[in-house]
Amino acid sequence: MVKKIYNIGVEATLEVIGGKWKTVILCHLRTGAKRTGELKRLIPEISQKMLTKQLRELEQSGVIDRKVYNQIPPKVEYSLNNYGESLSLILNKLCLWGEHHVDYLEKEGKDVALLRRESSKMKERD
Amino acid sequence: MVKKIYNIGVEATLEVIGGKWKTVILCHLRTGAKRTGELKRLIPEISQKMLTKQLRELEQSGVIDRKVYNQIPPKVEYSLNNYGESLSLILNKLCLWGEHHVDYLEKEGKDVALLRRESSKMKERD
DNA sequence: CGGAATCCCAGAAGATACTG
DNA sequence: CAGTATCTTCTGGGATTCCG
Repeated sequence: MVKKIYNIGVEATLEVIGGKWKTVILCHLRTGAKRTGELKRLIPEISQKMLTKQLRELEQSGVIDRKVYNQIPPKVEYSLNNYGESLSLILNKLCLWGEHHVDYLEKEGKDVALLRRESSKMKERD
Repeated sequence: MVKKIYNIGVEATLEVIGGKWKTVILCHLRTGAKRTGELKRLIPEISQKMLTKQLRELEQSGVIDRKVYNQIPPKVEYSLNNYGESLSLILNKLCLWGEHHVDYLEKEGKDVALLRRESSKMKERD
């Protein structure tokens, strides 16, 4: 394998949390472990295929754990592991900025809506 | 236009800084205004077309300014504007995490290299 | 020098059906 | 319920060329 060269730190970060859905998935996992179906419900637009794929990649990057319960029907839970937790503050800030941005868009007269304000409760802490 | 619905704040954030190169571009602008050619040199793998496209989108999102100097040869400078500055802390943390991640990958025995440690000087501040 | 316009394709991503 | 497999669609983005 050829040497992987990053020109700036953030390029390495994007290799982990880049991609269409990874950051969204991680943000949801920030509030605790989730089953596949829960994630699917929290991210309605994602396809089964994409969800699985992105979860596998996050697992291989070493930021989430996959726990399989041997039972019928199957049950699989995903969660941020220790290393993934090191992203937690960033994820929270990304959520917060987005919430502010939605307010900004509304003031601009854009027709937007935000269903879930996950980070509101943490506003004071930052 | 249909109402844009976000399920979680970070989805709105990704609409601004998502895409293959936007975060990288913003990270470079974090250290000051840059000319098109400078950005091209700082991000060697990006194509002319993508650079222009992503810059236009960032401009339309309202986070960067584009300043055209009327001269021959042309000179155009891009910079974070006030609203874009509100992303600066996040961008810095994304860079920092990536720098740590490169160290992590090295310890894992991966063959990686990081050319530019832009955020090192800010480590103590955070 | 900065960038617009064209052509073109690998690979991203959707839909559907199937399995343990 | 979670995941795989297949097939298809489509678009992100590379390469190239031309313009003010």
